[in-house]
Amino acid sequence: MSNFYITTPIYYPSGNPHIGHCYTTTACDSIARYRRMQGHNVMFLTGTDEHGQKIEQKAAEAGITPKEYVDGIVEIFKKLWSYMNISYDRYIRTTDDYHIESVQKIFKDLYDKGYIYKGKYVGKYCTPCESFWTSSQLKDGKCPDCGREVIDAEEEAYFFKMSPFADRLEDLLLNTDYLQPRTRATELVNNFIKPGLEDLCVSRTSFKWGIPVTFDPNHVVYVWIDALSNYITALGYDNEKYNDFDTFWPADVHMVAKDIQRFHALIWPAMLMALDLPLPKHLAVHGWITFNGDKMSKSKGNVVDPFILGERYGCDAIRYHILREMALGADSDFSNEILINRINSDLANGFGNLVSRTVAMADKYFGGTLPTEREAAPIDDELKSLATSIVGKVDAFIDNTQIKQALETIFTLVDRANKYIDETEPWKLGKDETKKARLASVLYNLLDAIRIISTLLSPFMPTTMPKVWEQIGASENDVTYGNLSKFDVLPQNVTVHKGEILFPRIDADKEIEELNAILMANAPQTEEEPDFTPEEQLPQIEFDDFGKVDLRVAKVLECEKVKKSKKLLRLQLDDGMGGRQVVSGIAQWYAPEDLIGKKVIIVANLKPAVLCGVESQGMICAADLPNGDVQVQFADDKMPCGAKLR
RNA sequence: CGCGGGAUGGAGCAGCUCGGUAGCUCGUCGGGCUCAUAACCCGAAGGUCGUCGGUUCAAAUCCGGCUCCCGCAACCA
Repeated sequence: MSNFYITTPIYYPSGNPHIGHCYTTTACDSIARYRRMQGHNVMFLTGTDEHGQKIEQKAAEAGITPKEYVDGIVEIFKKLWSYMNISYDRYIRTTDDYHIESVQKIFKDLYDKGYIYKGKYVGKYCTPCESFWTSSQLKDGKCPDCGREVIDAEEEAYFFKMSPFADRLEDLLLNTDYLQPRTRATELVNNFIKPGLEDLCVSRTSFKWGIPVTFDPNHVVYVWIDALSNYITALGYDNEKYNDFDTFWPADVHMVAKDIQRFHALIWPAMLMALDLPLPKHLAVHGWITFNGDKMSKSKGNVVDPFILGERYGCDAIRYHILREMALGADSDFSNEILINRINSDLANGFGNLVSRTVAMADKYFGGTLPTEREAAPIDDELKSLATSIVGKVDAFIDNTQIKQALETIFTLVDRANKYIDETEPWKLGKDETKKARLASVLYNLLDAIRIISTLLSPFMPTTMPKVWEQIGASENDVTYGNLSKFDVLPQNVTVHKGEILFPRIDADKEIEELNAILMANAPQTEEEPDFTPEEQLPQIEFDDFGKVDLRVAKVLECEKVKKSKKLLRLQLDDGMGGRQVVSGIAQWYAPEDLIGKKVIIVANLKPAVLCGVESQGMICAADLPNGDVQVQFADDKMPCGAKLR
């Protein structure tokens, strides 16, 4: 029996879990269950990453301690995992004592080895944002977050040396199968390794909610070393709580979404290299679940609530849908239509109906228990050979973390079995007393095929498959991995039990309407940000200071997107003073034709800057909306171009 | 010329490494069947495989130019 270690990322509990968290966790759960079924000794780890400034702030807003805050959210995560029938073996919280102890040792160890050194975060500090920026991060010398002035400042900080590992990292990404899929390997190498890896800031003094650095208590360990090392501390690395490190490390699969690929592809291996530990075997990267083509975000109100969906269709239907829809690497679109179509066509019409009609016939023609007389026919062989050969194909897909393909493969047997019913026409056999033996053979073959299908599906839909086994009269000993390559496993005189409908067919139109209504109703609640706190007022200024700002009315004459930029629009303005060109980062919110002909307020005497190679002579006044959107302040059309505001 | 991926019947995808009848799922239409969750089975329509050019007896598949999309990086004055 070999060991198998699989992990999800540890999630950041700054808000409630959503369908995206569900995907990674469900995918890992399915693989973990499949491996267990195969007989592996499995360790499946998930958890939460509970430190950091954002948690500290959220807790402060709620008037509770950070620990109290994360305790509450962690409870919701765990409730969801129990609801989704997630079989994790261990749940790590970065606030657990043993993890804290290990991280402190790891930090010290890296320091002693010379990979961590104390340095200065030289940089620019934006007081309102309480953030440090490197000069390369600044936008034209100002804070990239808020655009305000920054001051020279230095913060003491510890750094982790990345550069010693550049060559090994490049090799890992380009010449091994560490990254799955490999498509973004060159991208990572070109963007981060080739320009030279920057040392990583691994401590902070600007907030307190973190693991203290033992030998320098002003510092707390910043996210990287704290969060990433969970994969080994949870096994007992550098702590006494567990003792599984030698058994399970290196990990077989770390599964992550593409937004944190970078950290798992570069920083984590570098840390392990520095610690002189073996590297994980695979990093499986999947895309995002988009909603009707849009990235999910709370402000858009399109966050899919797994609890609501699970309640309506059952957690296995949700599990099946996200696993079946998502290909490794690519994004997959989620919409109510796609979900319902999938449930109806695959689960209700395909598999559920197959079970239902088979069991119903056994019940109708034989009172539930098959007689043992048999009469085989050549047509049976095709079904049997497909049924017994399918496990090999599924194994291969699971080895490569290709869950979607694995499910597709299993469903080829569902289709074949449905076709077999048409070919053998058991309802005709049932009317002919001399064909009972043949009928028994047909139904038995169907039941045994369903036995194979349901066993193969059980890692993916662990809640429903036991119900299937009950219906087809399969015992625990029948539905083993070893029996997947055999036929004639169920007892010849098997007894079926008609049961509830496994996956009820959904009335698509009606359901979509209701779901949309729920989504609407939830939107205001989900939008946790209506408690819009306006930005803090800036320090008072003198009238003279205000007088330095030259605000003018200007009319947009031309407008076009700046090539190769996502956010920038280039506007040609009539400012009443000969015209000028301004670049503005509003392309996400305004199409060029929305602006042409409109009058806007500009800051006319702002020092010109070059953005994406285009010169901008001023800026357009716009308001930041609570949901992160931006709205341009249009001026009354009657105002003449060039008019000065004061 | 920052880096990478992609463009295939109405939708979503496979095929492209190793050139040779363009395949799958859903949808549409027609037929069959009636055991079953108005489910199942069969058949049909529908594609000049983004565009232009090249190599070849032969290109979705190889080579080059172009257009458009999507990621990453950058960028929100």
